Order: sequence, then C-alpha cells, then structure tokens
Amino acid sequence: MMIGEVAEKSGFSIDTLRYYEKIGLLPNADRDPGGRRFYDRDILRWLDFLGRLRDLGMPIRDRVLYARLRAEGDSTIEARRSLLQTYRDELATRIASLTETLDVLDAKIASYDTTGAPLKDPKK
Amino acid sequence: MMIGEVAEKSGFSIDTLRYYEKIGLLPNADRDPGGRRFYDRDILRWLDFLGRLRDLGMPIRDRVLYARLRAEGDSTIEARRSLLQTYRDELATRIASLTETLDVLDAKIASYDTTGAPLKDPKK
DNA sequence: CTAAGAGCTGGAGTGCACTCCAGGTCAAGC
DNA sequence: GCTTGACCTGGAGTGCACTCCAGCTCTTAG
Repeated sequence: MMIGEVAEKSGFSIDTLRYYEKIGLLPNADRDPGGRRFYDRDILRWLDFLGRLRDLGMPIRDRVLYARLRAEGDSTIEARRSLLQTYRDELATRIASLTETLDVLDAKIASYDTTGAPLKDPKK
Repeated sequence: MMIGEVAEKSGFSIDTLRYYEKIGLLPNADRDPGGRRFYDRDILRWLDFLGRLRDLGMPIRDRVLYARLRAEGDSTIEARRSLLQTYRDELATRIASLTETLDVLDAKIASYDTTGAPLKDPKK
C-alpha cells in the first residue's frame, strides 16, 4: 500500500502519517524504487491502536515512548505493561466521570424540555 | 469570595478565570471598592458545569456560545437544548468508544502478563 | 509607616499536535 | 513525449487553550 491508501483506510491524513514517522511513532517505512513509502497491511492495526492511545488522552510524548519500547522488543514488555496500566487506570476514571457528565447533560436537557414548553407529559 | 478562593475551590487557575471572563465564559465579575473581583458562591456551580463541557470535548468557541445564550435568558432555551443535545450524543458515542478501548487495553495488559513472566495463574 | 501579599491590566509567550506550502521527482495513460 | 496525479522533502504556519510577565495598586498585619 502507498501512503494515500493507508491514509484513507486509517483515517489519519497523509501529512500526519509522515509526521508520525518523523517523530518515531511509525517505523521508517520501506520505500519502492522511486523512493515512495510502501506499507504492509499490519500498519493499519498499529495505527488503530495509536488512535486509541491518542483518543484516551495519552500525549504524543508517551505514545512515542511506547512506540520506542515496542521497537526494542521483548525486554521492554514490563515497561510497556506499566505504561499502559497507568493510562488504563486513568481511562477508567475518565469514563466514570464522563458517564456522570452524561447524566448531568440528560438532566439538564430534560429540565429544558419541561421549562421551555408546556410539554406533553410522558406520565400522563 | 475573591478570585484566589474561587481558583482554589474550582480547580481553575486565577489566570484561567480572568481569561474566561475576558472571552465571555464568565460574566463580568462584580468589583469591590478597590477594583478587585468578588464572586458569589454560585460561580462554583457554573464553573463545574463549564469544566464538564470542556472535559467532554466541547471547544471553547461553543462553550462561549452556550454562555452567551444562557446570559440572554429564557428565549434561548431551545438553542441551548439543541446545542447540549448534540454534544450529549457525541459524548455517548465517545464513552462507548473509550469503553471499547478500555477492553483493548485490558486485553493487551493481560497478554503482557502472560507473555512477560511465567506468572501466577489465578485459575490454579 | 511600611512591608508583604493578593489582586489588577494588556499583551506576549507556550506547548501540543498537527497542517500547509513551495518546489521538486516519479510513474502511467493517451 | 507529455500531462496528470500521487508522492517526496524541509520548514513554516496554524488553532487551541491557556500561562506567564512587567509594572502597577490596594489592603492588612505588625
């Protein structure tokens, strides 16, 4: 796959993919004879995981650290486990807090519904 | 309350509180004779809500919009409701996706545990 | 009376995570 | 053989959301 196809399938932009390679989130891609990057399908699984790490709020610095550890092989498994554990626990807390926020919003929206209009009461 | 106490109780920094006032997230605070801001306890409830909107990913632009609508009174209730509804739905999706990510992390951590060390099997 | 500490303003600076651009190369179809 | 479109590089620019700073005033404790 060329970079355009990876971008399309992964949801990351071409610029972002090159940027990720530059900072070490992605391994240096193989090149075809013309110098263009060529990717294995596996890259999509890695990008999906990187996207999850990003979405859960891991800063790019730690994503790079994780990627570096991963590239170093099995000797870094404990370090990786402990890094992920930290963010996992934070994530569990975040999910709990966001769930609370969801309730707050639902309550607020419901109050708008009853305040704003004479409304149709679902209990009636 | 002076601004320092609000900062301490709300978790927002003094600079952030002044910044929020400048951009319209907070109403222009009343001043004491010396020109210093003083706040009603109600501000803490509003700040808590603003914090939730921030944490769920609402950009500051829309938080300002919401604050403006709120300041305009009851005539904007429908607009506010619809704004919150949009973010509420997005939030529900985000929570689902983060929950999935939590599972992915747990699986990964578990695989590290079994790969990395001979481990103590909880089933045994 | 004075010194410390909290607050004030306008504006500059920061860190993050991309995103865009100019000016080029390369491959494939007509 | 030429045009079109995808790709290349190094580096500059962007938007967001604060955060910091200089130089000032005001209040309060000793």
